[in-house]
Amino acid sequence: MASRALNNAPHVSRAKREAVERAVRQLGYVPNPTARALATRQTGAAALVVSGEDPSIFADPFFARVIVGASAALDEADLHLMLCLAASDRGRKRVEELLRCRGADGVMLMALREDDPLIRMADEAQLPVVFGGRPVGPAPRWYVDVDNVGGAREATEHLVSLGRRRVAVICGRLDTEAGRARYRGYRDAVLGAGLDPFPPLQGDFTERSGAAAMAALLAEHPDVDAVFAANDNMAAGALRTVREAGRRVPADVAVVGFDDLTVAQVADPPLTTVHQPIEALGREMARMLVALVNGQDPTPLVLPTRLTVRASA
Amino acid sequence: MASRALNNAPHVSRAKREAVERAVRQLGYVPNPTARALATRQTGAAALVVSGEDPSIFADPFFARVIVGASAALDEADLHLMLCLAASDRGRKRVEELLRCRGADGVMLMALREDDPLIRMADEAQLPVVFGGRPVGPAPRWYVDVDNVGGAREATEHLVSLGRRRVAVICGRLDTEAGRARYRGYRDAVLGAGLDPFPPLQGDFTERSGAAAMAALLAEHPDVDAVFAANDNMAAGALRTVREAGRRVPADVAVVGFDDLTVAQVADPPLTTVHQPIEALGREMARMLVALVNGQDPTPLVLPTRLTVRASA
DNA sequence: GCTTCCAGTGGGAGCGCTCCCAAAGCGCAC
DNA sequence: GTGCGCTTTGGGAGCGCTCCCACTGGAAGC
Repeated sequence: MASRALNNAPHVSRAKREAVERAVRQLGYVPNPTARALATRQTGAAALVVSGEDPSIFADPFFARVIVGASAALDEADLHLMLCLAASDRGRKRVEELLRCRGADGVMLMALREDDPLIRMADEAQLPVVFGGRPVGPAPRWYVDVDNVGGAREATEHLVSLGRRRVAVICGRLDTEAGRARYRGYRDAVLGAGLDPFPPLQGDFTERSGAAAMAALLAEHPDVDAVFAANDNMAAGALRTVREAGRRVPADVAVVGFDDLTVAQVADPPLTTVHQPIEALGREMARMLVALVNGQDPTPLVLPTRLTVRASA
Repeated sequence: MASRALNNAPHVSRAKREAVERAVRQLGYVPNPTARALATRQTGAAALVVSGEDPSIFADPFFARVIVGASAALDEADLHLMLCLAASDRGRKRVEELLRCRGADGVMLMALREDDPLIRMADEAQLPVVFGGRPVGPAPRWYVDVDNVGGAREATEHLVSLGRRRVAVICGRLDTEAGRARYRGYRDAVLGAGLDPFPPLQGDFTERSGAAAMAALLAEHPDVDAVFAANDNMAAGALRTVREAGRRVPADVAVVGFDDLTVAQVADPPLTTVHQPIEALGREMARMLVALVNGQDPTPLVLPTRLTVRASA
């Protein structure tokens, strides 16, 4: 019957297939995706959930680029992208509902906070879940992450190789795995060079917090000659503080960031930073999810980072 | 029957309602949204389509903030957000499909290029369509926009009020309505002050194009003492060029931008710019769409802009 | 000639809801 | 007691697909 012709199933004669095609054109027939979804028990959509307590973290261009990558990969698998901002209570409720009633064929989870209830819910949900960036705690079954430890180590080693001896760190939030991993990488490199690591001075990944942390650093350790900031925003803030304090970058204080967002290129001086493949992160998350939806069992993926040297260090 | 109890319909006795609720809890019953969608002919989702030939324009934090606003408003109406990046051919095909087969209850359209085929498709589609920002050409039936003309006028008048007499402009893409409207606003203000408007020197809304345009400007009109750039990215580029040319901002050249994104705050010097309510734009688009889905007939909306004075002018 | 096989076809059942309709129950006025 | 109008209840058609099953007829094998 018609259904077979439309889905190019076998056991359909050429004549019949053409007849159906003609009829489709004449009548302007379009299949109803909802009916198909009901019959096949597949919604044809994947959800990208961005957690975090503050909706404005989503304004970080990071997520937009993840989406670009994920969207392209989902397009290839003919899946729609549902975007869920789980910042508000309302938003979280709706994500919970989505997981319970299988409102999507699979879910990508990002920016989870520590002990995020979504982790448990995802665990109980009877549908594929891919994590973007490992959450704090035990590693989930399926995730895509970037090599935060390696990137931070490389960044710090670069500072050391420049002859710097008082290499400080401005950490990101330590209730995120990325924040912790980047501190570990820094620590590894400093210890490896026989230097003393600084204690984890914590920012919250914003420009402002980077500026504040840098001010504290300069006050407590006037002899600091290098800083690894756990992301570009904080590095930009640090740059500003150093400049305002009348010191030069990189002559007096060398600064390295992490992310390689636009801000790194337009900063003054342009920021040496750890490049991470953000679109690829989104793309690989989506591909992993598609594989799961298709019944395969992919393995977790850690994408490489790469130091990009510019003027700040 | 059960359906009535679950949807709090009338004509259900208290006893029955409680019995149903108990059964639901015991069995862990969750209604199937797909089946509901098929029966009600409502998908429970709204699509946000971002057109434009380059997927990377989506990386502009502008869209992320629109999404934050739209997502919040859709949450309130219990609609899911489907995000469609219509940059690739594949993406455009899928949006077309979405429109034709009513894969969503309504669609929000943004970043349309001139003569974008989506405009016609949206017209023919039998479902509510709200435009975010007017497209070039005749105004659509339903849209939300910001007051680009008024904002540009105010920005330019500010430069004039500072005593500047050679007020140049760096336009955005003139194949977008925002680009054109902002040039009109500039032109109105300059003419109103009895000065000569500069011809529309065109950039493409990127930092790099702003820098290049500023270089051309300085070469051709060394006496320029003020610039209105049609967005912050280009203004930041202009800032860089002015600095590199050894001139001071704002002493020698005053610069005003448009958008009030993060880049305006972290620029050196911080950018005087036209603030536009981006989250509100998203929110109002979503609300307008919800109204349409509910059978109401809302009127187009133009949101006000506001000049935010910082150090650059 | 007959059976055996299989590509091709038509007919429904079923997906899990909503919504309408008819029947039942019940109070009230006559 | 009967008739009327109301709330409450159960039953089932229908949403538009997919997928299975039973059937047909022609080619191949004996």
